[in-house]
Amino acid sequence: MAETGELCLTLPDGSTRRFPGLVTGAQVAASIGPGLARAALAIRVDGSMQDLNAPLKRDAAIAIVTGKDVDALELLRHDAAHVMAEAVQELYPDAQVTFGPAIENGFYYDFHRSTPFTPEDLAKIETRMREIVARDEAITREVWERDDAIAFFKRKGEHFKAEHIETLPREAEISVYRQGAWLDLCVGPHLPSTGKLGTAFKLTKLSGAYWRGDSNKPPLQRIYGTAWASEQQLKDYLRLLEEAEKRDHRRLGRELGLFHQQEEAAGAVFWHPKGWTLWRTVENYIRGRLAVAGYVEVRTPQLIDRSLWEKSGHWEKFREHMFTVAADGEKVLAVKPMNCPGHVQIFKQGITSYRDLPIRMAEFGACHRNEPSGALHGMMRVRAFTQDDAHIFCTEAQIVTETRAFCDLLQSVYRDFGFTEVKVKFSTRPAVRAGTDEVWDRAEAALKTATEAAGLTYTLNPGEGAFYGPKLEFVLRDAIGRDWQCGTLQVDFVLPERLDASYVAEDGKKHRPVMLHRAILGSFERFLAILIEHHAGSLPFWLAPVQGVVATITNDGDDYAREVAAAAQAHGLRVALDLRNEKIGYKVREHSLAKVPVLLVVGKREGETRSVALRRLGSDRQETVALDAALADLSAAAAGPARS
RNA sequence: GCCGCCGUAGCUCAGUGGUAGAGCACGUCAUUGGUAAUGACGGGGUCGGGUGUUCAAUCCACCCCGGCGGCACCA
Repeated sequence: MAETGELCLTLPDGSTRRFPGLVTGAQVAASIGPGLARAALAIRVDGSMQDLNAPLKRDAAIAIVTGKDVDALELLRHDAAHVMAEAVQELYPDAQVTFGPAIENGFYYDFHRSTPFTPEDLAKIETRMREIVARDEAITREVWERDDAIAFFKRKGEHFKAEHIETLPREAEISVYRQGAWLDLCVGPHLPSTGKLGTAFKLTKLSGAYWRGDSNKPPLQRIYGTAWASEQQLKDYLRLLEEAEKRDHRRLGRELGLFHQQEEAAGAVFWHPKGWTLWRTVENYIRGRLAVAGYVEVRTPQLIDRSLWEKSGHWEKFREHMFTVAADGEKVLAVKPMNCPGHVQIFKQGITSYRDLPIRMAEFGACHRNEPSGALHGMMRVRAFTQDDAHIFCTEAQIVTETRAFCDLLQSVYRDFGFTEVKVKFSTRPAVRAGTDEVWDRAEAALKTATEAAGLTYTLNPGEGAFYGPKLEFVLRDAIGRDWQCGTLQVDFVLPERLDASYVAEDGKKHRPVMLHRAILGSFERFLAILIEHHAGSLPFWLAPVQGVVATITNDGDDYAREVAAAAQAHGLRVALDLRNEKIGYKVREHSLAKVPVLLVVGKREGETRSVALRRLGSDRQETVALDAALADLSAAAAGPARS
């Protein structure tokens, strides 16, 4: 600010405006136009959001934030959390406030209260929220003395808030936002008044949480809501939720006869013939890709003695997730939760030369992990699963080329399954870990170099690495915009050391190989679930368990239909025959609902001309084609995605 | 594991302190119909499991199992 007290603000279009002395964002908006003043929710000052009624103190680049601004949503949602907390405390004075942030698509607020909230309470709270919005209470910010604030919240019985202030750094500014008779400790920023929240919000669910996210601390009750800038956005979001429900793999798995789960085998999957066909198609596809990429495939035992898990470090770090079996009196066998120690045993047989490296050892390894009961979720989170696992034994110098090759393979595989958006996360050393800091330094540096060499952009995920090494995680985005973590690549200097794996180098001496743990799909169960949801059950032709159904119009066509089906099967197509005494409309409906990609309808006309009437899923067009041409066409499509 | 909700026919769901019902699915029969439901008839349930309260429990209470939504966890 100039000595004169004049303030110079730069607007988004590059123009500048001068104000004599202090102004607020609201005044700036008003000076630009009354429409903007009404729409204004906050002001961005040199990039950071501020309250509209906070005074501007220095020259800056500013932008008035309105409902059209994507960042406004965060503000809106945070306000929704406050309005909800106000509503809750008006209705239930015994509820203590804790935290209530904006989150993706909405907000939540955690309360401490001995009586649980019920779904009926949600409706009441939402109604009260709408009243608070209608009251249009001005939202004002106050700065308090730390000790006064602590005393105030203690006096009010808000012990969580008081505790929170006590844990803030001494120099932190204690700001309080007041709206009507209600107030909350908060850093802000906030909307100028509760009326600006609008009406496009909805309370969605009730759940448990813990104070400070720690399961040893007091349990809290969390109320979730969603909030948007317009009714249309809210409607679109609710429609998306409906769409997600329709795509739910548990529902589609049942409707399409792919698999089922039952309580006697919680966390495991019973694969039905159609589902298992899908599995085998995916497995064989991966097997083919790995063979071309220079992998060898192995198979290691399900049950391995405790002593090996002790050596590998799993017994110490992973014990609680392992299923064990007592055997031969003293012995304890563990059902493998991972394949890596087994692969090291294969690597260790005989003597390996540096000339043999890299060795890329793959296994469709069936693993069991005793996941906490609350974590289980359809096929997304199970206790029995199969990984498309492989371990690359290589030298430190080979990490970069191997990582690059893997990243290329992975992206090509995802494309083949119809996923085009892939994000990468780089996870570094966790608090609980094996190996020295020096080893971790080297592992993280090597992975970083390799990732950059592969041309990947990534986000950092500090402290989230595996206990034996840093990792890359590959996150793919599905057809309705949800992210799923599938692939991984982990650099491991620790396990070869622990399990004493070595190779003979050029210098004739023994050296430790590096292990790269890697998976593309992650677990078959989870990946197939994602695939089913991504395609909403309508799997691409090459993956569909039943690719076509030959359906007759009348029984006169039975012989020819059998001939067509046999010919299709001879072409390697997965084709079923529907000779039932039903009307063609009924058959079309049924197979369409079963999401069969192609119906081959045969009646009198087709029999006479050796043709089939093709009807493809999602279209009511019919196309009569010569049988030979149809089969040639379909078997080409069945070969799967083309790659150069 | 924690919090809340839920568990009735294969599926989706209704229902009541006096041992249960619909639609779809399934079976039988009739029908041989050219692209999203032909009709009639019929079979089917230890109301998740256990204990208790009660003359009587699918219904009420408690415990257990499982599921759903989150939390924590995802090595």
